[in-house]
Amino acid sequence: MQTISREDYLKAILKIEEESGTVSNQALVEKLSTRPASVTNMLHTLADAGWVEHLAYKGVHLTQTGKAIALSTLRKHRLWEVFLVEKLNFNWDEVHQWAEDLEHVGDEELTNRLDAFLDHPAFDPHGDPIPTAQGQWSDGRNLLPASQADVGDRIQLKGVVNSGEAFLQHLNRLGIKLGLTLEVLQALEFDGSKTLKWPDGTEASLSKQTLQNMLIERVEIKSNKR
Amino acid sequence: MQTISREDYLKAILKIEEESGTVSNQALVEKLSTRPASVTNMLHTLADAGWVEHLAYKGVHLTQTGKAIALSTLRKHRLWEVFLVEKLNFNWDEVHQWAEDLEHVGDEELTNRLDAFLDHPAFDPHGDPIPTAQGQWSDGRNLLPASQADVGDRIQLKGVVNSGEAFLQHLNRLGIKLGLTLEVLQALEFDGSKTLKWPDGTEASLSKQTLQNMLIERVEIKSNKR
DNA sequence: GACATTTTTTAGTCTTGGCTAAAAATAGAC
DNA sequence: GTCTATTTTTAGCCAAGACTAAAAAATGTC
Repeated sequence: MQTISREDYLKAILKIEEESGTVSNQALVEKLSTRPASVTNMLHTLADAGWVEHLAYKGVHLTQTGKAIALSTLRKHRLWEVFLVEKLNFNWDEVHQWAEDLEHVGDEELTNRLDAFLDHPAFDPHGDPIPTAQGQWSDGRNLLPASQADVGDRIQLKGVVNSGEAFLQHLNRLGIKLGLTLEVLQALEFDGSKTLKWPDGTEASLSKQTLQNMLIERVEIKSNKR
Repeated sequence: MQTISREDYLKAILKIEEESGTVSNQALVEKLSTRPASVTNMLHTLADAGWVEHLAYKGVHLTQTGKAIALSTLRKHRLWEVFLVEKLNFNWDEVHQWAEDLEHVGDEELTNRLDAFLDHPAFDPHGDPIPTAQGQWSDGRNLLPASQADVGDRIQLKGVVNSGEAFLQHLNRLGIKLGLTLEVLQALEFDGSKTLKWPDGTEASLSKQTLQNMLIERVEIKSNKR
């Protein structure tokens, strides 16, 4: 049985809290692919540890301590992902599971040394911001989903909404990776798809679904648009 | 409760098998600081997995599979130790416990990439040989304990018998690390201690105990001795 | 070769996190 | 506001690896 650590629960609660404000057991069941009873159980454990406040039937939220632990774990996870991609040459779709294990190894000291060794990266291989040792993680950037880009824009991929293996591999097959700049040639109103042009001149059409999961920055906005 | 993994048991069995041929439960109890009942329990588990052959009251030994897993785990452990020392700048006395955790992360692929990243090191930070991906670990060297060095020898530290934290820190305080070359100035018959000379000219006397735990190579043998 | 000592095993529990099934509480529909 | 559907909790159990205490086997001594 693959067990889910207390820290994994904290990370999940943190993410759900950010996405949707309120954290239901159901949401945790889905995010962690587990069972309702397991969630209730773990929430008791976390509450006993003082890491969350839990009101039965009313949801859960992180305490200061809980949030600090969640951010620290996220920091470790993302730093290890950088290590795996930058140093061991894994692809961005291959690193999540190993990082899930690595994040439970080492203390703050080890993490800070890893951070220094990696030259204090600000973002992980999926473009997600890496919290600092002080638990700050303001993502200064203002990214938008590629689905909101206009015809004529030149856009650069800076992150993904969904960093599941399947989606990342889909991007791999399309030759899309972080930092790639694309030009929006055409937008189809009826299905939300867009035709994009690669730096090498090839063109392809991406579905609305795919575009919504790509977080981009506009690098150049077509001049005749405001 | 700090739990000992199946792989940790295999590593311990491997080491005891090499040191003393036959592996008693008692030896495992000591090596792993656990209880007799826990050992018996685990040996059943390992036997069921086909990793050891266990005859009640008669001792245990590794199967082919068990030995391969033990060597693979040892390889991971030692490679991670190299990483922690070479890349994250930890001291040799600080890395064992983290490596104990890291060795359980990743598969053969990850290990091989780590190996390549580290430039295929042959020895870990304590001078212990690192098994290859094929499970070979012939230590070509013929090291001897410093207690056997003669007056006039110039000796180079290549390994340690005991890589416990306390002993390594003792060596740290003496300014002794792997690769250091020392000259044997004097040997006291009655307590086995020796006076050694550092490259910087300072001298100090080491106890028999300490010398026995230092594995050295003679780099120059005093000419007037055979 | 009998007796005492040491080693190993058995029996029975604990802990953490997981599960299913059923009960209880909440929320949604009319 | 009652009734149904959904969500959450409770109750009871599983599995791994650990532990203690007691029984059984092996070893060593004379």
